[in-house]
Amino acid sequence: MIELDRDAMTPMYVQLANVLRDRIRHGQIPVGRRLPSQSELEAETGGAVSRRTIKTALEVLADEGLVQGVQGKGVFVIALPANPPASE
Amino acid sequence: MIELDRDAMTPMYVQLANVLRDRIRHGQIPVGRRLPSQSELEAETGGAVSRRTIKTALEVLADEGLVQGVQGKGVFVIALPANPPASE
Amino acid sequence: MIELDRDAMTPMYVQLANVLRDRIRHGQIPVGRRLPSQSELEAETGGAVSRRTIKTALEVLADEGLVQGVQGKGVFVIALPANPPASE
Amino acid sequence: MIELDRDAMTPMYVQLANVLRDRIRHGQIPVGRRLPSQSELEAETGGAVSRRTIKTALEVLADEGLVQGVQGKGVFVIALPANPPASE
DNA sequence: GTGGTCTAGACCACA
DNA sequence: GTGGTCTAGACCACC
Repeated sequence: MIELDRDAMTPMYVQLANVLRDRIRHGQIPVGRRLPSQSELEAETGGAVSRRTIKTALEVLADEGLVQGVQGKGVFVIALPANPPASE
Repeated sequence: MIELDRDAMTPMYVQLANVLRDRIRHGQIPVGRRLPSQSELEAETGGAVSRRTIKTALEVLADEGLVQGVQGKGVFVIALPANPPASE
Repeated sequence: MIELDRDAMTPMYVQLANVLRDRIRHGQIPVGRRLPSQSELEAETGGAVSRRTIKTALEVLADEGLVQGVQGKGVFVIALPANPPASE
Repeated sequence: MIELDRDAMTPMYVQLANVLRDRIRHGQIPVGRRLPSQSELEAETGGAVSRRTIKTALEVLADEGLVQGVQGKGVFVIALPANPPASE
């Protein structure tokens, strides 16, 4: 289950991207593996976000070079995130 | 045994085509010889792919001019692959 | 139903070829149409002939240029027979 | 409406490819335009062929370099066919 | 909505 | 047995 806060300052798609990025960082979805499908993510969030929002979140991760979509197969992890923007 | 990864980014039929192309390249199946039959390939993959998908893989190799199907006989190697996509 | 006479002088495959040639001549199977499949012919003859014999009959018609097999589709009429060797 | 003959010698997917190639040749679908979608083609043929078979027909045209599929958009004409198999 | 991937069967001629 | 044809579905990302 993915918990998102509709009333938070952070946009839903950023929240979702953050959740997925963390999963990737912590190896819950290793490089080369598929992310949950858009439908699965929609279900995992309890329908809190639309498919359009999910797509936006995935675009964020794609822009970061972390994931890549493949027609008919799914969205795949292709790299680990850089160090978390932690205590710099 | 042929190991395919259903959850990989690469479509199953491309994975299978890659495996067979390598076998041809390395002379494990010389020019003029028959490939394993579609049923045998289905078994070799542990039933990971259907015959239709196997056919798609063979179509890839046929499009590359490497193999050719003969009615009631099998699929035969008719040429060696061009140089592997070099690691230059 | 196709009636063949096992005890006739004429070989079974010739008898069968004759039956089929007549059907073609009389337009029961027009040019461009498919003949009954080998299995269907086997059934039509009540199992009186083996598939090998059926194939031989079809080869006769193919040699006469009347029919042509197509992989995965069937055997097709491609021409009408010449005048029957009647009262020459 | 697209008329296909299930019982013809020519495979259904070849018949369909021929129809579409003619449409392209005669400018009914100009270069750069989209072909009817796979679902539309399924309907145009009166459901005579499955989507998989339609795809096979489109693969034929793609192999000839006439069309190209675009994800989520459709299949587009990218070139005119070479001279028709002349009646010389 | 679109095309791309994949399944699990069927029937066919041919060897 | 073999490969070639075809079906009637499914799920996926993408638009």
